[in-house]
Amino acid sequence: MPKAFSSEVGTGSRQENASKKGSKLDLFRFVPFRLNRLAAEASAALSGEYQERYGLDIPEWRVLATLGFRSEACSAQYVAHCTRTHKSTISRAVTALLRRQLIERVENEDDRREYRLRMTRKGKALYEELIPRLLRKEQEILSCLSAQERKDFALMLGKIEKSLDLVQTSKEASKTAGY
Amino acid sequence: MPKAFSSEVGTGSRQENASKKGSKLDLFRFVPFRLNRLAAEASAALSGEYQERYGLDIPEWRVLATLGFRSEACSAQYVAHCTRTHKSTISRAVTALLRRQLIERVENEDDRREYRLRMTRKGKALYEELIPRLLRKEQEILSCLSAQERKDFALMLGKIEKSLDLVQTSKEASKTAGY
DNA sequence: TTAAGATAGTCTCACTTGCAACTATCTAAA
DNA sequence: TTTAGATAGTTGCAAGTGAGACTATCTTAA
Repeated sequence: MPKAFSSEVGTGSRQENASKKGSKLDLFRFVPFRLNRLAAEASAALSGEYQERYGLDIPEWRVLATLGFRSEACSAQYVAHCTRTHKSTISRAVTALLRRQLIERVENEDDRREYRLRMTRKGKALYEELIPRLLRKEQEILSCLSAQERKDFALMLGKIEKSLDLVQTSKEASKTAGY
Repeated sequence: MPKAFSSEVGTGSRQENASKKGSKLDLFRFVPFRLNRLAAEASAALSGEYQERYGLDIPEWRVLATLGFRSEACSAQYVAHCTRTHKSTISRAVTALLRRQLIERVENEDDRREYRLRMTRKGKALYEELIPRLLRKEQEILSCLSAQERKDFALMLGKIEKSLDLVQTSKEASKTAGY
């Protein structure tokens, strides 16, 4: 048995850790770090569903999620905007999904640079099968919170998203830079 | 001016989007997706400080944060555990920090497989300069929440972390698998 | 002692992804 | 028109990272 790591880190309050030279930073209380870890862990928890079970990676799953939620077909660019994923990543995901015949694309008569994407019957079937599993997983992850807490949590996420300028607005197209 | 993307996505309630065939999933209401986006956005907001200003990447910053918070020197393995970062990633970060003379390492007499890492004077100076900037950024990000909300938010993050088995405990060493 | 298994740290390989260049197309202004 | 600039989508390239092999060392039990 190896010696256990002490649980010292993360137990002191930030105030206690102020020294003459300056304040210290406890990673375990630092929200950006916690968000990173949490996101990674949540992704890992979900990947069992879409990755192992259906052979989808995250970008592919995001494309399906966007197409599945919308009623009409939409462009790759739109998917990239919605999911905040780089267009080259979306392009590769689209190629993979086309190859597996989970989605199809039709030329846009109005603008021949872009294609309209939509799920095939096969893609829809996979989507219908996958969604409930993912929603269940999400509920599992949130099962530690009461109904009220979940509501509050979602509300606060929304506020932070807004403050980070993440909210989807109709003005979205004007701030494309950096996606 | 390009036509703006509609803001349709993310505005409907999940109930409204249930069809005969099954429920849909709104990415904008799906917590794992939101956490991913939020984490990416928060990281980007911080990277201006440690990346552009001090030439540190995330793993390097995590090593410094761990060493800076602890009073005694500690091993690379310990840093990997604390930060939930793969040991090979930490190894590379340590190499880079050694080269820049921001940290130094001394042999551990008790166990010559591992090294004790600690910040140099130069590393401490950088740390002392960087920390307040990062804490300020964190506060900026959270500025949209009231004091009570921040407290609640931290509490809920803690609950979810716990439910995802992320909490740092003295038993930590026994569940190394998967890092 | 000796041997088997565990652990710390490094390194190679493969994979993912962002960046930026590129083609084709559209838009707007001269 | 014509031309300059913007945009959709694809692709090559480079950087970052996890998996796992590998070396050196430690531990434990025969």
